Amino acid sequence: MGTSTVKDIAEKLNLSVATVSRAINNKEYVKEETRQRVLQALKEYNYVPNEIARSLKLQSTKTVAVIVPDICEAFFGKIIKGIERTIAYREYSIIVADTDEKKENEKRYLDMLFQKRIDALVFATVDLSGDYVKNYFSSFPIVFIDNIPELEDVDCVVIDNAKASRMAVEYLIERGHREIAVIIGSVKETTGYARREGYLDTLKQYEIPVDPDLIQYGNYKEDAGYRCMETLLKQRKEHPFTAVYVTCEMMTFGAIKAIHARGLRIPEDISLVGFDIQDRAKLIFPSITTVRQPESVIGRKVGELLLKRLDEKDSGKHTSEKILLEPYMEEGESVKPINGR
Amino acid sequence: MGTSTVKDIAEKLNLSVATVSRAINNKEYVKEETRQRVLQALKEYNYVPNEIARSLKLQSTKTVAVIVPDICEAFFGKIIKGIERTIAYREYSIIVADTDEKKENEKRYLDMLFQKRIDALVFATVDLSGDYVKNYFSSFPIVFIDNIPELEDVDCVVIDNAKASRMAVEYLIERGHREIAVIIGSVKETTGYARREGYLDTLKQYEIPVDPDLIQYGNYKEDAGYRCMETLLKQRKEHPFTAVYVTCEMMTFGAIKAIHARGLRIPEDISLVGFDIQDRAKLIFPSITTVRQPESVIGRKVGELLLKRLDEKDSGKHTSEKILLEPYMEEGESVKPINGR
DNA sequence: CTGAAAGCGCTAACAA
DNA sequence: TTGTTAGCGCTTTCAG
Repeated sequence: MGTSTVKDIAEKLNLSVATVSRAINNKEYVKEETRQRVLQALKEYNYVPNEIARSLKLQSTKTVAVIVPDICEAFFGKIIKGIERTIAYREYSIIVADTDEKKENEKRYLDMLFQKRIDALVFATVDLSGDYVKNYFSSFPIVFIDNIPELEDVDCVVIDNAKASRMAVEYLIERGHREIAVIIGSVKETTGYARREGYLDTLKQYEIPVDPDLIQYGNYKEDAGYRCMETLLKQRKEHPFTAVYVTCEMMTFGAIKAIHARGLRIPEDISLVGFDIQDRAKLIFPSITTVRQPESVIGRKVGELLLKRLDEKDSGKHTSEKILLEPYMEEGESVKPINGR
Repeated sequence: MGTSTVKDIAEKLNLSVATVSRAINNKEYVKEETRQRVLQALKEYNYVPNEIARSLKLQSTKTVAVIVPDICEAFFGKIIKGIERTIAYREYSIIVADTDEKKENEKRYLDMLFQKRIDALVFATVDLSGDYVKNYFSSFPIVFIDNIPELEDVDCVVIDNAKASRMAVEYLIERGHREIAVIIGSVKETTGYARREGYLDTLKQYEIPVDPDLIQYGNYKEDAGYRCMETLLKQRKEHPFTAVYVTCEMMTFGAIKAIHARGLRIPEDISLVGFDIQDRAKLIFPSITTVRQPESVIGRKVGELLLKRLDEKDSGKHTSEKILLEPYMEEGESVKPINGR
């Protein structure tokens, strides 16, 4: 399927390229008859616009990039789908980059994408300093998801992480739990910090004293979840707890394994609330009660914000937007109610 | 971070754009001293090449597209990562498109990507006729994965699906099973057809008679797996079986649910071998014995083939390559050995 | 070794 | 309403 150019068409029709271009782009000032002749010829000579040439001229590539730490996580997959669905009608397409959770790769991609002159970026960064990305703030609009770097005035779409913790902890408290352990990611990341705040606030609200030893910190990986849980289990005599709330997916898995490794059962011996657990097949046993994020909504909101920024393009400054979405609980069988005490 | 152009640099240095361009691209015929001055200036004036302009001139965008039915399936995610890793050093980047398993979307993307003048395509199609995609055969190299359309001379990287079935069935036979049911996707797709052949061949080899009623066909979705399993279970009196082999991921999940719904247990009542089951967290109980595909190897092979085709670019015709990779078994606890009969 | 100039395919003043 | 022309930023003959 070779293709022809505007010039080819113009020659065949004895028109100028300008007229053909106008006809193609449905611009004004083209006689209806001429337009029809052009449209006809486009088909006949198998014309497909060269988006590259157009990009060069218009200084816009109609391309949005999405950088994520791991494309295999369904969480990001769903968000990407949501974005795609939202911006597709405007003819934007998406370049996906997978950083493997590495800062070096973030840099590499940022440079590469700028060279490709993307129109906008959606960024789930692992570099909370934002040191490198801020070089690009003036180059194209950027919307952050998942983690927000410690920078002023950034656009982002995230869930209310404090609220997520509040929901999880209240869920447990309502079922009679008062000694609640928690496993948290780095408080240097927003996802870690806010989730801890929510936990602490809720305990305070219910006048439950905080035992610092019941708060364990990991690095979001499964191993860390395992180790944190082990620590909790070892010190359980001195620092008893009836339930544990794990604030991210992989650490939840690790924690569960650690519990099983000790020969303990969920929820009989320990109740557990997880985070971001997606059990498509409902095959995990026992099924996990978990905090969930509305991925498709996140995707849609990101898409909408993107389009807004794209339209504002150099039409002056704007204030940054922080869009907070609601997390929700998905109930499984991993929490056992405690009757009184 | 505004950027400057070749022209800007040339002016600052009182050179011609040609010389600057040569220096940038490490071409010959540039005095070493001049080159150094240019390189210096690039930094100073924050020059970043405009890949769009270069693409237009060079008629190559350094971009490879990957079209998959569902980006959320880890299977595709891993392949994409593998491709990415393999072609990144050559400065290619990847555009990912998610068709939601819909032919219309395949068309839409194919058109869009051609407009963007991608250099090559990796395609996991759901349209086995290949009717539409073949229009693009002359436009850019295409490597098929997962499913192969019924067309002559296509490049593809897939596992040996017949062998996959052979491994699964032999695994069962070696453990004493002789009455083995099977749930298969559409035989109009290569993944369905070849997997059935492997099943049939293996039975023949072991001189086990084939009971056609033990072969059920679905459409790759979870529902279908459920229904197929129900059918098998209903007719179990007349068509007994001790094990079932399900030939794709989602249908495996469906089948398991159907078994549980009947109050039967795996593997006590029925042994099961699945396909493509990825249980990252090892939380599925019982763990499933499954056929697996080496996703990263697939990705790497695809990447290598891609580079090869890209290098051949209009250096004449080539023959198509069909790269067959080895599947492997991942052992779980879903198969119970039967002792004699 | 360097520069002038053409041109990749397209859009958009400006002129006619 | 249509055509002429410049130019987006770059690479690459071809002359010097």
